[in-house]
Amino acid sequence: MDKRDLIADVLKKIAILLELKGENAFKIRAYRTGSEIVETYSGDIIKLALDDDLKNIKGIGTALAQKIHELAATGKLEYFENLKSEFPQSIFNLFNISNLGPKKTKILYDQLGIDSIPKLKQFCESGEVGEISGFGKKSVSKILDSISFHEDNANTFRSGDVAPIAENILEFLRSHPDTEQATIAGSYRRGKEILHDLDFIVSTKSPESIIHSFTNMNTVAEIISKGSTKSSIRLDNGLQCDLRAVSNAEYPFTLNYFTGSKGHNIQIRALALNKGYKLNEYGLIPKGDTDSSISDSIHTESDLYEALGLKMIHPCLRENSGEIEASAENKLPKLVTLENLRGTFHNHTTASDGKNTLEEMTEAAKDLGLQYLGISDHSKSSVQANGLSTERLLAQIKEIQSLNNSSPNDFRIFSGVECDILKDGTLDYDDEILAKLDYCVASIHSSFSLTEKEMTSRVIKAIENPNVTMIGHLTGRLLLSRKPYSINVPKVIDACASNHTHIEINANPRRLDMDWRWWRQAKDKGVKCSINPDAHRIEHFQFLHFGVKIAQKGWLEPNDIINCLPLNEIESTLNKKQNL
DNA sequence: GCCGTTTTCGGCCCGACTGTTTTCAGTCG
Repeated sequence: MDKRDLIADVLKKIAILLELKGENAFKIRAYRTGSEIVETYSGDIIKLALDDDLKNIKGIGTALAQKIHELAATGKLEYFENLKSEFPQSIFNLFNISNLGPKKTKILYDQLGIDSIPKLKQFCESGEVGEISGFGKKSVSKILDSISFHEDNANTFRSGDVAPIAENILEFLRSHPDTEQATIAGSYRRGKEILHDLDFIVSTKSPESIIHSFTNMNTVAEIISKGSTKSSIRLDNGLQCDLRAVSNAEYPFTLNYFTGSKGHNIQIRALALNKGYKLNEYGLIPKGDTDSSISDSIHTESDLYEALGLKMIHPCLRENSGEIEASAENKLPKLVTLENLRGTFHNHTTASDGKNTLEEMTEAAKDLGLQYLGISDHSKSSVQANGLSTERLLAQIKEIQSLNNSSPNDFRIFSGVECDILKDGTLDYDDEILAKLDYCVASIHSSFSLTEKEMTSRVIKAIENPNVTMIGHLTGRLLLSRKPYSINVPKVIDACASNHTHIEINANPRRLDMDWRWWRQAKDKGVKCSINPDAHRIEHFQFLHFGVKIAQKGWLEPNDIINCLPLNEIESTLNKKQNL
């Protein structure tokens, strides 16, 4: 953890402990805000802290400036150490359990001494929690559900969270003088949204030297195993990392074997057997002839697939879901790439809860080489997100018009909104207001607990509105922290197909929603996709990278994705529904 | 805690939902 992360983490933990103590809510918010500022400040905040020059940053006052300075200078904070000593360390984990906030956590801690998830589970099951005033049967059952969800996801990581760590280690391995080739295999390479570990493959003439360096990285918390060509470590964040060091000749086979998935590997090995070969992670060997090998003619994965009579299969497709058959018949999709994207929808500005202004977002989109940018701030019911009143929305439309008028013709801002779908399926603005917009992303931000039937018809009602262009984050899931709400996805897909309504891939790595497992079905029905970063600041445009991976896992091609359309074609697509 | 200022302290986002309780507190977004 670097210094900036450490400071942000300490401030966040102070907020949690102050909540437990029942401190003033605004004081708590000040620490949370402070933590976010440290995390995201675009400048050398450590230097500012050391120079005692933080006071000009809005949100950092005298007290926080002093504490951040102490942390930057010494790596510690006396105030936090004192606060921390009042509670057991394990209590932070209780804040990962949904339906349990600071007040209830404090009651459980005070009355039953519950300070960890195992204790919480024990006291829920014994019935003691249910006897406390304010806790009833349903509360206990909800807490147990949350614990069980939390347990099921132990030792799992969101790919988006792991990506910077993974790329750092890869860079470290690639810069090693004995490394010839290096890459990350496993589920990370397949573009999975949730990971259990990272698999690194290196080709080298000196495997011991690579493994020595790998196991001595400064982020290693534990060496699980260490041999001459293979090692496993656990990082200080709990993530397990495996390394295989092989020769250049073995590299494509090792890479292929450790990219998996298991089902994919089983299938292609069977295919190899049928052709008279044995395939393992070291080579492709003619059966019954251990001395000879055809491996010499195979230098890449593409060569390997070709030797088996297949076209190269993109790693994202290797889930044993028809990709081998499609490859054999030369019917693999020509997958979308990041370079195919021409614009993006579902982006926020400071008008609602974004951190960058309309102008800053526009410049950032231009810098990325995009041809258009859709702005969709929150609607009025999302009070917590500073949703736009009708008047503010109309004013934003004018502001965008004037920016467009002053901008060259090869870039365009589209006026949209992320409109709340209310509990009864109606939308948050009247139709005549929505009709003034270029497009509308309709999303759910409230009433998550409806039955599947209610939720499905609620969303379908929105889909049937002629002003709704696309549905945002369809299931509302937050990976590893909140389950999707009950909704019949196939019915929604059908409704989108018959109402010419698109579905987004929300590319925020915490969401990645709609899930890649549904996209082939959507594609078959003719439903188009929009890959959206749900950007709340300019850096979030990078989320598009994760969205593209999900689209690839869903077998999507540029033709399936509306924001691959060039500027001169996108507008008619956005208007298509109203003109039907 | 921070901010803005009528410079010494009041305002700081707030409504929906849920479960529990019987009028409301806690959680969530």
